Amino acid sequence: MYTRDFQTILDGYDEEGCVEEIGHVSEKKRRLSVDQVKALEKNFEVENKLEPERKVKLAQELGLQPRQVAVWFQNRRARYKTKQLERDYGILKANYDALKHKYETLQRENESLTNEIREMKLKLNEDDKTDSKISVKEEPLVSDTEGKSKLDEIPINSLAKYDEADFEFNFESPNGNKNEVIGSVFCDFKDGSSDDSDSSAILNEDINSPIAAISSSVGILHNSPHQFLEIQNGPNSCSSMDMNNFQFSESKASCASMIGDAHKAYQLQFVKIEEHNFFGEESCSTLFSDDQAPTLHWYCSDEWN
DNA sequence: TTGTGTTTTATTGCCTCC
DNA sequence: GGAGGCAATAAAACACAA
Repeated sequence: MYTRDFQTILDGYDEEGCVEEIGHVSEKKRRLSVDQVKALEKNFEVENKLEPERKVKLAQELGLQPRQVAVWFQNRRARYKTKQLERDYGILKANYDALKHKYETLQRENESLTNEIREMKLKLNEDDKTDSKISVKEEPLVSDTEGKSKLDEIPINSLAKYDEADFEFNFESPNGNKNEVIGSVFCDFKDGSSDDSDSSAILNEDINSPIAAISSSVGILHNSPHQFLEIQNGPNSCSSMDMNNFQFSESKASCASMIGDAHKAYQLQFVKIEEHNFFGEESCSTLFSDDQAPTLHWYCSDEWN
């Protein structure tokens, strides 16, 4: 590298005024003219790197030293890089801001739903306390000794599905998606032969026969001290009764009282029970009546009545 | 006019490639 | 080892408000 003075002498600045005469070096740093800059910009757009031949040619055309052209390209590349970084940063920041906004929206939504669940649980606990005052002699359906709410006690893996007997009932979500499991029943039943000390059972774990399954469901429907399930009467209740297949797919029993008002839309659907003719000609609406005791007394323990 | 911030031109030192 | 690129920096030129 040359010193500035020596470089200036070597460059031999022209009419732009850097070297006014040999031996008298101007200390002034001259800016390039507008036309020179325009020409350089044009060349830079074509190719931002400068081959030696092009450098010399351009320098001759613009009346500059090759070194000046090289320096200009060098600085121009640096400016371009800075601008490019700023653009990239702007894009990334915009993306980040959009994602952040979305995240915050979801977080607020999440908090709102969490609060809603908390309120519903509180309400459910209050309802339970009221119920327990009214029905004095009834056993607790779910162990509530630790003060947990019913929702806490409902095990996810107790989906009311009884595969072996082709018996299943599901909670159908409001959007009608039958594959979406939104809840399950923790069953309290007594089949008359079971040990009284262990009166609760999870349907898909503890029931060994379709008959037990049915009796279990009836037990839930009629004997739940917590009104764990409430089956509707009326036209929607067991509107389709094929006793040979026990096809309950059209009957939808409301679980309104189970998990509070917000869950009223969740409905219990008896999908199918095949190959078992348990009920003869008996009406399903009678079976699931709130007012009447179950007529399937031959499946029910005395405590159910 | 002057102080200050920005832009442009140029230098320096280091690195890579051939 | 020389040429050329790049990052960092110096310094002149420029813009502009007070």
